[in-house]
Amino acid sequence: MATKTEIRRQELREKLIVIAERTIAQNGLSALRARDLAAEAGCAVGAIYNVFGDLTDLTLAVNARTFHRLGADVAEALADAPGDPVEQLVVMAQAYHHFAASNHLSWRALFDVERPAGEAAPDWYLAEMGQLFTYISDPLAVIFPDRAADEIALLTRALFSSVHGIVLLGLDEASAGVSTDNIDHMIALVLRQFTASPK
Amino acid sequence: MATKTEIRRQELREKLIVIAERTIAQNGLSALRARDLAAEAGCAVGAIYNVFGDLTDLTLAVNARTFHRLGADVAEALADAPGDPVEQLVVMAQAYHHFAASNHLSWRALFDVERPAGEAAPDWYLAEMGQLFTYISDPLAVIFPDRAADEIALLTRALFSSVHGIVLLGLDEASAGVSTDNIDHMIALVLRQFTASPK
DNA sequence: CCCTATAATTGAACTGCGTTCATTGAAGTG
DNA sequence: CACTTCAATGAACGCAGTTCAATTATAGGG
Repeated sequence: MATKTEIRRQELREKLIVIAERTIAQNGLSALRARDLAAEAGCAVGAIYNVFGDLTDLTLAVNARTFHRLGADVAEALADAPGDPVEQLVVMAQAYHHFAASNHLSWRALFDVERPAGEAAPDWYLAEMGQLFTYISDPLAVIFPDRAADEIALLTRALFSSVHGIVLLGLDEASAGVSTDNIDHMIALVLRQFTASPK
Repeated sequence: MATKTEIRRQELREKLIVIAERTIAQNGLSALRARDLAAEAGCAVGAIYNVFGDLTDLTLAVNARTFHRLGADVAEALADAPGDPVEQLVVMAQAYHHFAASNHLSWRALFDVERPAGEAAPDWYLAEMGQLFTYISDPLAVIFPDRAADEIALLTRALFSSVHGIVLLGLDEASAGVSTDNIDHMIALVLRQFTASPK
């Protein structure tokens, strides 16, 4: 069997992911170039294509790791959070914000990667997203005990999207003028106000 | 005085914007190619660069029009809306959603255009954005009469960002499974809940 | 009206990119 | 060791945006 080859490929694969991860984190997705990658990894450009279908596949591998780190950060924040479900939501949302701020270019790459139109998202993406959604829907179910599961699901998506929008536009320097503190304020404002008067 | 030349340039400029607008609307920003543009406009590729600095400049010209149409749609919805400020917010947000859904690729181009890092957004962008923000802050000031102007400004930005996030992720087919109706529901849910218990 | 200086237009050529594939070289087998 | 098979290589390809030397048009003065 091809053990020798398999091992070499696995090592190259890992090395490429690490290099790409660093490149994206430091200079953004647009700085990812096949020739630079090959030069730094000490391999031929063609070797990249023995291990990944194309550069988008490599980017997706990096994104899987980024998304996993993001999920871990949110989970850790939740673990350290008080028992109050509203506070749990605020703490998690701010953890999301802080991850995005501290890993801006890597976080952007999650959404900027070229996705073939009409193709489903990869499994790991859906799984990781589902985990995040669970973190949100659990406190929500406590806050709104009378709502049906499908309503909770809609609330969950709405709140996640809202926080994502606040972070996205807040970190976008083009529209400028939003400080980190203000972003945290906006998040807390929306979540507290949203969960204020359960009916 | 270069009248003949000026007129010709102005006509070419207009023609290129119209072609680019249609190309982006039909096939997305990534389908915008200098050679295709020149072929369709009946000019040399170099002529594009006599009239626009580069393709990004042309895209920005298209985006200015898209943003203006968006603003007009929201304004029209507001004009037809009832007097209740909460309903005004809902109607405007849903108008934003419907514009994004009906002009998906043009709307995406507003955010997907390559922006040189650390450079301020163009004036027309800030002006149009300011107008949208005014549409939101006016009803908010009625709903929360006791809040200071800077608090209203933060609320305005928070609500705009939230609605934007809901529309952005809702229209993104990769994360799939959100119908137009559900997006409208989420928008109404967030806005109504947010404005439910002024304290 | 023509001639010339100046300016605008042109499109072939340049650059930089992702990707491919004929060639070269290594690995495994009898 | 010979031979077959499969992997690695990097020069070459295709396709973009952009440039600039050569060409063509414009405008003003004789």
